[in-house]
Amino acid sequence: MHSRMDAYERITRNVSEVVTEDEVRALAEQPEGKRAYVGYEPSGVLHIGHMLTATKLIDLQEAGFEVTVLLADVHAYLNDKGTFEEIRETADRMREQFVAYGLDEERTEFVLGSEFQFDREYVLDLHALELETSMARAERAMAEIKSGETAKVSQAVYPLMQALDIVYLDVDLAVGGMEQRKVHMLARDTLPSIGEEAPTCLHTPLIADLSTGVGKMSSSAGVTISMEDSTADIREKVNRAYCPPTRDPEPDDDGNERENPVLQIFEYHVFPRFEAVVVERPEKYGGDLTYDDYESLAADLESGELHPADAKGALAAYLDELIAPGREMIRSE
RNA sequence: CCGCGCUUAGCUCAGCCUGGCAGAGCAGCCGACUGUAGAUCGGCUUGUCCCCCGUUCAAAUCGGGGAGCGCGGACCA
Repeated sequence: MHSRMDAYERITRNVSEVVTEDEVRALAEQPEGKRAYVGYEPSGVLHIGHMLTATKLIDLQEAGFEVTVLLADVHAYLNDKGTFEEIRETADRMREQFVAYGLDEERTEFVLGSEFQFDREYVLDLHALELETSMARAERAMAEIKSGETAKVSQAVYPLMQALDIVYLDVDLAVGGMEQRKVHMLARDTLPSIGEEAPTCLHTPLIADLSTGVGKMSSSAGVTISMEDSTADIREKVNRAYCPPTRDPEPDDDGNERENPVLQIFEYHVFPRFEAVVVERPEKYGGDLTYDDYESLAADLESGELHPADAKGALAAYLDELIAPGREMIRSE
């Protein structure tokens, strides 16, 4: 496959931020056996946001990393996502869906937060971090993550636990979407004050809202693409997506920056998982097209050689293929 | 513990003073135009007016009780 890709390149492709580059280069020297992790609040169905960081984990596994997926039941509880019972029920299903998506079961360790986050030592370290952190800082770190509009005390504890998780899971690299960056920066600032190392972090981009291209895609049902979508659902959602024939759309009338979500999904979801992309196209528009990499597809969309409608057809087909194993698992339950 | 404010469509809110068919903007949906979407036109939908009791021919609106959320104050032994 991509076996000739150099480790650093593999580790950092498609990320929007590396903290710090030197630290990641050091890890890339000897990637075999290095440990990386992502934490997820358990939710019943894997959606395209989860899949984006999962794709990065697959990259890391191919580079030789051991991967830990934290099913963050305690975090979900602290973030007001339900009772422990409800949250734990979904954690198991989520684990299966990650494997169905393509995480190597042999090289992936799934850990439930509650397995270690109540240990006496952990809790004492947590209190030490609380002592080092202002409410304002914790609140800022949670701005992009918290549910509800009023910050709860539990939500101030939340990012500090994320910092400690990095220590207790003994990972070399913390991975997350860009919405996690303030939490990770908080971890880098405060962990040294309790005698721990500042963690190295990798942040993936966020896919823009499918229908407008503005901001980040909501994960609520019907708005995102998830493993419970049927082939027809995916076709319809992709077809309704905002997709001007350019990779760099103009800001909207309110001045908000816009992305092209169709291209983003090709870049971050499809090309990392497929050798080549075939765009099926009726003869009257010129017949099928084949792309080996994202750049050539984006360039063709930009030039007009590839029409958005044809791009969408191909996107829906490849996304469907990525989702199909997880979907079948969900349906057979 | 005390005081103040808020609660009406998916969202932001108007309406309440002075009772009389529950509204606007946005979102959403449907068509037209584009070989996608968006933009632009044209059309359409949306309700436990937080809950209970009372007054009234008639209550989102008035009176009483309660809940949730927010804000402020007090206490500083």
